[in-house]
Amino acid sequence: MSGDCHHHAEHDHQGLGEGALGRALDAAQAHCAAIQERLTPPRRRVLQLLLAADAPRKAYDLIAAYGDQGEPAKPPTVYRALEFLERLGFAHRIESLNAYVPCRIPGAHVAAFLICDCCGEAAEFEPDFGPELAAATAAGYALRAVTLEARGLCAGCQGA
Amino acid sequence: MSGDCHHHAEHDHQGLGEGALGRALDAAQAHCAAIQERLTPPRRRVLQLLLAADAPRKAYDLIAAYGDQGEPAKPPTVYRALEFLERLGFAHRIESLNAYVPCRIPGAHVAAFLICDCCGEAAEFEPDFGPELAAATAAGYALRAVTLEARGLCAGCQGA
DNA sequence: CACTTACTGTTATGAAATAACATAACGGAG
DNA sequence: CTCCGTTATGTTATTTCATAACAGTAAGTG
Repeated sequence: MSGDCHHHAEHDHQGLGEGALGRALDAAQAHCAAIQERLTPPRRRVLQLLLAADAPRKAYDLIAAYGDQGEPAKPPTVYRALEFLERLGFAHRIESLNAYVPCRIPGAHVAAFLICDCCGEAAEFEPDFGPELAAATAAGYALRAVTLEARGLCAGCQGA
Repeated sequence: MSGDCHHHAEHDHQGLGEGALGRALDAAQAHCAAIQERLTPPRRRVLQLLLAADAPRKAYDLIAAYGDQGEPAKPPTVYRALEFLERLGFAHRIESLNAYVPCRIPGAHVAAFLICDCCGEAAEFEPDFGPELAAATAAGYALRAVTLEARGLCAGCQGA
């Protein structure tokens, strides 16, 4: 699946630094409070780990990175937090990678990704589902969720 | 993930019967011969299992169903066959289900699915990726593969 | 406070996929 | 036809991904 060049998400650094990270977490906490949901410590911790990353993170990476002194979390702790974060739209699961990213387009109602097979970056974009919606409607389907993941090489990895 | 009604892919029976199945397998074999690929016994067997099914099949279902007298296959046998079938376009993996279907639109170059969360049917359709392609190009991406999976309720399951 | 509901901690297990290496079948070059 | 590289298979074991089940804790409500 992965490409042959050895970049690792350098040309994009989506991962938030100290300050921005704290502000993002606080904003998430405020948003939760506003809608009567709780951004509890494990949930906040997992969101923090996602926001700090430059690329999609595997569940077991999060599990390993969870503790402050290197002690891992138990799998359900992280999976439950991820489920919550997805439900609230703070995170997305990338099916073709078995990995998770924080939501980078808070307003969007559907998420889609451009995934670089070389450096691992996953750029979220808001898709135009006009044609697909039409196809679904024609087939009599009532849609609930859509997964769109496009794989290839990002601009930075094409020359390599 | 699955819905609450208890249909199980009845209103569609995509699974091929005896005759059609044999013809489809022979056609696949002929196609392979024409392009210098080999539809060997394990590959043919897995394709047969996929073609006979009414819904996406999990790899371990195929493993269990593989033998004639109920003896299972070893996992690599089936995974390797699936890899081959995907490579040649005879089968598709549905990421959001961890499951596989035979290709129902032989000509198409990309596959997309409408998946019913109730009855489990996965209807393949040929998507119009105009907008997404534009987005990818704008971002400088060179695309290699696209996954599109739309989930909801099929016409037959909506009243239920 | 008593009660309900949501969340967390923990143990264990289940499901999905692949690594690694040995053996066998095919297909061309000589 | 026979040697040999390539492709495919068989087999064992392991790794990776995800959830079931249940006990305990914290928060919100009457």
